[in-house]
Amino acid sequence: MNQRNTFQRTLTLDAVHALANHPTADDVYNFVHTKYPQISRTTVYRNLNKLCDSNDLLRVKIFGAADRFDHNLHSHYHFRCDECGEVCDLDAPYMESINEMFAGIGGRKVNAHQILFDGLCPECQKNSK
Amino acid sequence: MNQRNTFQRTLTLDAVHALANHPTADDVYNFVHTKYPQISRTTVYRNLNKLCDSNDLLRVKIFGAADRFDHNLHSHYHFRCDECGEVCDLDAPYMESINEMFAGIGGRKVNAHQILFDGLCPECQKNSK
DNA sequence: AGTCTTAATGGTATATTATATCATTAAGGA
DNA sequence: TCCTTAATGATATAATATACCATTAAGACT
Repeated sequence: MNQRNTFQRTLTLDAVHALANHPTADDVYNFVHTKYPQISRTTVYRNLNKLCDSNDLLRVKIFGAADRFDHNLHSHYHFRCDECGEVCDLDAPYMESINEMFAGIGGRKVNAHQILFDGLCPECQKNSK
Repeated sequence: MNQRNTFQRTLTLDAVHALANHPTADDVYNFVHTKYPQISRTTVYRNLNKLCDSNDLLRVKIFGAADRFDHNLHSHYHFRCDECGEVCDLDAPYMESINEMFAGIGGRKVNAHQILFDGLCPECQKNSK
C-alpha cells in the first residue's frame, strides 16, 4: 500500500489550485483551515511535501523566504520582486539546453532545473522613482 | 556620526576573511566566539548586515538554507539530489548573460537569478543500479 | 462486512535562521 | 573630559519547517 487518498490531502491539493498565485505553505494552511478547522498545520506541510514527491505539485524555492507551491507543472521560470516579495510566472521558454550544459559536472545526473529571477516589478519601479 | 569601528565589528569582518569557505552567520559566530566568548549572536548578525550594507561583504542567499557571507564570492548555482535531498554547490560559472536574456520581460527589472538543478548525485546513481 | 496492516493525522515539541526590544556601554566628535 | 547616540548583549519573539508519537482510518484481504 503506497499512498492513501485522504480528505486532508485532497483539500491541500485543491487549495493550491484555488490559490492560483504560488501560495506558501502558510497560505495553503489558512485557506484549508477555513474549510476544515481541525486540520493540523503539520498535515498541510506533510501533504505538500508528498504531493511534490508524487509530481502533483511543483515546489518553488525562494531564497530568504518560504517555499511556494505551484500547480502549473509545465516547466517555467519565476520572478520575485525584491521590494514587494510577489512571485509570478515568467512568460518565457524553458531552456532545455541548460540541463545539458551542466550535465555531468561532478558526476551528477541532471534531470531539470528551475530559475528564480529577482529585481523590481513594474509597480515597485514606479514607486521607487 | 555614521558608523563606529568597534572591536566586535572588526572581529566579524576578519572572521569572514579567515573562513574562506563562504561561511554562514553561525559559522562566523562560532569562530568569533572562540576568540571573544562574550560576543552576542545578535551582534554578529547585526554586524554582518551592516557590513553588507556598507559593501564590505557580499551576502549570498541560498535556497532553503542559511545565507552565506564572503567578500569575493559570486552567485553560484546549486544542485539538489531527488533521492537523498542533499543540496550542494555547483562548480560552474555564473552566467551573467541570462539576466540580459530575461531583462524587461513584462516590464520587470532583473537584478540577478539563481538556478537550482535537480537529478541524481553520484552516490544515489550507484544505489539505484 | 469484519479484520488487519500501516499510512496518515493531529497535537506538541523542537530545530533553524533571523530580527525586535531595551537597558546599558562605549565610540569618537566637540 | 563631556555628550550624543551608535553599538552591544541578553532575552524574547517571529517565521519556517520538521521530529516525535499516540491515535485514527484507508483500503487490501479475506
